[in-house]
Amino acid sequence: MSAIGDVARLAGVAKATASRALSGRGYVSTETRAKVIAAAHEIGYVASPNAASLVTGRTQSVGVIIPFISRWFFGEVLESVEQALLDQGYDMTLYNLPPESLERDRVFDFFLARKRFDGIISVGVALSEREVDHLHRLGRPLVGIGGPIRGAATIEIDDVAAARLATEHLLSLGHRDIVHVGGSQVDEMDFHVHSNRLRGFQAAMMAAGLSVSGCFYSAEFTMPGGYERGLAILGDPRRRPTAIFAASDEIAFGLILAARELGIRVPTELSVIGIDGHPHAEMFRLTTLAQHPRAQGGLAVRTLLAELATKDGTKLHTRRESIAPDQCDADGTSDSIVLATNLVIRSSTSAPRARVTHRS
Amino acid sequence: MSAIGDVARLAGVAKATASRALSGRGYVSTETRAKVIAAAHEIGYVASPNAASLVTGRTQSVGVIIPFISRWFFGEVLESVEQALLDQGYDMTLYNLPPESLERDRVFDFFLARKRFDGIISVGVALSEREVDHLHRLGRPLVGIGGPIRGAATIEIDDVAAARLATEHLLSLGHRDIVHVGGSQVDEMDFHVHSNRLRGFQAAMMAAGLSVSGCFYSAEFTMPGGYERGLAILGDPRRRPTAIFAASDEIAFGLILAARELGIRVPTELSVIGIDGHPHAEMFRLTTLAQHPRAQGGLAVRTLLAELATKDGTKLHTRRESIAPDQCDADGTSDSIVLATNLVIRSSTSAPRARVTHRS
DNA sequence: GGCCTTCATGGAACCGGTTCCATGGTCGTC
DNA sequence: GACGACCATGGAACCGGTTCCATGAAGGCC
Repeated sequence: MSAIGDVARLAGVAKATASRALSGRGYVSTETRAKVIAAAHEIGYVASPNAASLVTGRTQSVGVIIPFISRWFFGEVLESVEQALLDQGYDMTLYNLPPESLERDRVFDFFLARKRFDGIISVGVALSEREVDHLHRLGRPLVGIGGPIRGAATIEIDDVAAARLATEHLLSLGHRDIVHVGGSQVDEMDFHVHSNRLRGFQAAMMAAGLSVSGCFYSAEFTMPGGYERGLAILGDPRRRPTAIFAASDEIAFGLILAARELGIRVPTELSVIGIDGHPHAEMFRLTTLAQHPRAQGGLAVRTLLAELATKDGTKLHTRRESIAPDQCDADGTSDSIVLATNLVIRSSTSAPRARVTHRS
Repeated sequence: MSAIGDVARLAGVAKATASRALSGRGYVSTETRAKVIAAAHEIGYVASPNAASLVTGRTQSVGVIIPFISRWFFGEVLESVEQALLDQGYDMTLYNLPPESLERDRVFDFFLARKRFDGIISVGVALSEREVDHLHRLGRPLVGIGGPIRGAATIEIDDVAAARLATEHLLSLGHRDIVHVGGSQVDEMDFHVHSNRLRGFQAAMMAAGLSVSGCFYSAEFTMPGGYERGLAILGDPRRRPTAIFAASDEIAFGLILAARELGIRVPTELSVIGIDGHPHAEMFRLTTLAQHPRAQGGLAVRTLLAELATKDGTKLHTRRESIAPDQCDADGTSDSIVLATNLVIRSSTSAPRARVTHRS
């Protein structure tokens, strides 16, 4: 269609001048700039980012790696990241890498190696040292959400503390017979979320002088996952706890539905607390420890773009042989930002009904 | 890092030969190809798609426009589209455009005009004639999911028929007092899904000789949306229908929860049917008309890539002045593919209990 | 008035590939 | 033996921008 040469010709200037006028870099007189802009507007000129990135090394686009799209937390993060990037004129290229994905190596060795983006945001995907090195070698900054990545800035919540707080809420209501339903360590693709929440639970229980043996059940991180597990746990009246701490709101919803199905009243006969702050929590009147995925997404974008701005001088496709490892750390960018969670009390939790405890 | 010139030098051939060897186009002897590939491998060469697309006009990437990410249907479509594109070596660039988005013009005039992709998939976003023209002028094929776009191939289900089938299922069980809970026409960003489903419902009712006045309630397209509406509709025993046809499974879930809350038994006292085939339907034992978003996504990608293959000869950044409108239609690509839905009967529907009908 | 600095602009190289065109060698055929 | 078809390769132009460098004009200062 129309190239910058056409604009230059129409405005009666050289390509170089047209480029300066449009990009705002370098010296251009006010009138010339106006002429060029008018000419560009007239023929509907839109710059080709390909051509520009070929020489500048900047692509104005960011790659996002994420294991799920339809799960609430990830969907929210994705929406906020996309929004924030769009605001800044960046494109977002999405790589969906489910935990058991076979594509993983291909994405790293082929797609990411193509250097199509200025930076990468990795959401809930723990990267191996090799993978981080790979990205570093490409000179592309990396920001993680949801857990620490060695040598990269990370936005996260304190899962141990959140789980401890949730458990302490139940303890403070007087519960002693508490069970934790969370994700299994086996398919713990996303950092150590599952085990951290378990650890927080155990820490709180042990601090209260309670045993934690037999108090953990794993479930799929979904509403049906919680439902199935709930039917199993609550089915036997003699082993029924007075409260359950669910590792996610969706699990908690499933547990509540299971309880209702079995005729167990929430919170009178069973208290349930979750972690997330899912919008459906209101409907289920679920007490939960709210985290804020949209804030995490927005912050990740700001962090990444700030890092890019720092590098601004350095052409990204610089030819230096390699970046010294210590130089990366010297950036001061490898620290992690911990975002707050807050307890939202609704009516799925209350003091336990006075009754004989069936469990030891 | 390493450019194709380095590879050529190492292999002892010209850039042109190296390019041919690596891309597989044109004549190269077997030994030369082997030498080049070995050299490329040795220095870890990865082609720059930017440079390539500059001359070929192909970017090996596809833009996806979608109004929501976290709603089930859209999330599923997204996952399947991304997967299918990845398989074919394409990148996916995502534009999330909520219905009321102010970014819309910016996305079309700035982001999409940058010509960073070979084609576009629009999911549940009705494009204005201007917008379609815009894309056509760029010479980029367009495939829609979820409703007809003038002058572009579209993958969709027959919403009218699906709604009719769902309603007929209730009618065939003996229900006469049926209500439809669906999306409002007002915020009907996504094509005519809402009104089509309403029309299907009305057609079935009228074919059975039933009145449809006062039989429609709007709700947000979510579980809480259905829940709120359910409490309102079912709260008044004298006006309570014997069956509800929900425009989506998530609405249906909300309705079922509202019914349970009010002590109304499903399906004995109230039948509920939805449209979607949501994975949670099993848990709610919801009878539903299943559509298959992953199939829609996969098919959209195949359709788009096929269109791209057709154009293969024509360089995408061709300089012809403009494409004749009739030539677009002559492509034969503007027909729409209608995918089947299927009725999945579970236990949220049954014959109505014999009782006096309170409504007229 | 001469010199240095700052601003404005044009020419040309360059980013990293692809592709057109020209050259030359091989082989088959009449 | 000459001619044409086909294969293999190299040189160079090109895609559409950005940026370096050179040139020249205008203004400030001694």
